[in-house]
This record gives sequence, C-alpha cells and structure tokens, in this order.
Amino acid sequence: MNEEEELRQHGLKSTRVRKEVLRVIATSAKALSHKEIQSQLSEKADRVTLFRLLHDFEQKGIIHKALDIKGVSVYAYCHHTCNEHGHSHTHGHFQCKQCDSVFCMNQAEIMLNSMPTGFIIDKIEMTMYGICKECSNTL
Amino acid sequence: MNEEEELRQHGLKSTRVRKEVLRVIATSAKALSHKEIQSQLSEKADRVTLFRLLHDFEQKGIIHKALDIKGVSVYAYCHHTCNEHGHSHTHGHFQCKQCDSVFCMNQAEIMLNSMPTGFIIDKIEMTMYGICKECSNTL
DNA sequence: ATGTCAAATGCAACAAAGTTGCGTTAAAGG
DNA sequence: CCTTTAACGCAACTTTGTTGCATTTGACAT
Repeated sequence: MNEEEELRQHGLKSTRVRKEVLRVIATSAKALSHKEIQSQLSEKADRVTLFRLLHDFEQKGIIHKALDIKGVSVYAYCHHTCNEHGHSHTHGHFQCKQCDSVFCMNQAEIMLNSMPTGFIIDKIEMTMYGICKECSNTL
Repeated sequence: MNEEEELRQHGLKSTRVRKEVLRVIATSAKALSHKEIQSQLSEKADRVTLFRLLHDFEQKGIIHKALDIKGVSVYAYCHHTCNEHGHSHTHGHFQCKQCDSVFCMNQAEIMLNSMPTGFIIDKIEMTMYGICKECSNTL
C-alpha cells in the first residue's frame, strides 16, 4: 500500500506534505521529533502545518507519540495495528544516552505484577534508557 | 530530620528558598511541576532560581523527576533512598486524565520478559495513565 | 562579632516546543 | 470545471526551560 492509499484509508486527504511526512516516518528505524521530520522533508513545510498533521496522524492511528528524556515528543509509525478508535501498543521505547535516538522495542512488553487499588488504568508507557545497539558497538 | 539538616546532609547550603521548596515537595502527596511548586511558596522565589534548585535537588538525590503526559517535568521526594551517586527508584508513576495529578506508585513494579539484544539498559521508567483513586470515587 | 569567599539568588534576555487565529490554497466529488 | 471543505502558511503568542551576569547571603575562619 502506498502513502496515498493509506492516508485515504484513514480518512485523510492525500496531500504533498502528508505523503512525504508519512513516507519519512514509515521508513525511519527510529522515532522522530517534529524538528527531525521537518529537516528530512525535501520540500519544506510550515512548522504549524507539521504540528497539526502529526496530531491528525496520531489521532487516526497512523503514528504514535512517545516522549524523549527531555519531554520532547517523538513519533513512530503504527504498522497498521491502530485506527481512529484507538491505539493498541504494548511495546516500550528505548532512548540512547549517546545518540538520543528513540526506538520502539517490540521485544519488551510490560507486565504489571500488582495493580494499585482504586486506580483505573488505561494505558501503560514504558521507556528504557541506556546505550543502543549501534552506539554499544562503537564503544 | 528537618529541612536544614537534610540539605546539609546532601552537601547543600541551607537557604530560605531551598528549605521551603523541600518542605513543599516532601509533604506533597503528588509530584509537582515547577509551576505548582512556585505557586505554593509563601515568599515568592525567582523562576530561574527554582529551576536551578530543582536540578540541584535531583542531582543530589533529594528529589526525582518524571514527565507528565505533555512532557512537563514533575518532581517528587526521594524518601532518603538516593544520593549524589545515583537514584534507585523501581516504582512507576501514574497520571490521572481527570485531574492531571502524577503519583508515585510503589505497588507497581516493572518486569521485563525479554531483553532486546545489543542494547544496554540503564534505567527503566514506567508511567500509567488513567483515573486516580480520588477522581474515580467522584464519578 | 566581623571579614572573606564561594555558592545561591535575581534579573534580563534568549531558545525551543507547541498553540491559536485567520486568510489563502488545493484536493475531491459532483 | 466549479464548488466546498479540508489543508496549508503566516503571524503572533504561550509555556517550559536555559544562559550570562551582577548582587546577595550562608558558612567558616579569624
């Protein structure tokens, strides 16, 4: 499925900016910040357009958001598991202290051994910090 | 142990602002943002002073930092388990969608069922989102 | 008690991330 | 090809957090 089809499937118009952002995110091995996405576009797009587009993509289940250690949002592709009714991610994220890259870690799932009483849990996020594969090779 | 002693024990000068910030954080049931801390001080302190002080407290192991869902830093008391050589928290955090409060959840521990190869893990953070005890009572 | 000195504070200015409002452009369907 | 509505771009703004520098103050020695 190409970008055009995927956008339409999620009820979004297929436009120049959207197609390129989708391509950039879908082909990235790591989660990307707004800034990184902007700098990877061949034809430049407006900051605000990009912010709004990322919100839309997230809302439609095309991408999901994580926070890096500084609290900056980074975005990663959902690989067709989510839609506008909700996200269904069980994976955690990993941020490298060396290169700052954030990766989706499908190997790492979360298991809660006890639930706090009275609290209704909706979503669990896990982030690991350390050194990534690539950086640990060059140490 | 009072605030004055605790600050000295961690190698920090005891000052008016520090004592009050420490009191506010140590007696709070929830993690507090910079903004919330500032608004809870009886004698107002400078924004920048507060930011620097929070960094210092974190670095000395007096408080620890978590990120709320918007990426804003919130701070909670360490209860004497940490020092300048490192933090040793195994608990996760919980943020309420209703009231935005962030709580330390000592009940919730993390279990990794498999480790990603090549990645060196240093620290694991977990945040749960949902409805807190208080808000779920008034639903 | 008082002087000294580094550390802590306050102020101004800045930077980055993210938001809001509004006018203009362009995709999609007829 | 015309119309409509969503997407885009621009300007201005907000919030969080940072940096540099001058002033004040806590801790310690005299």
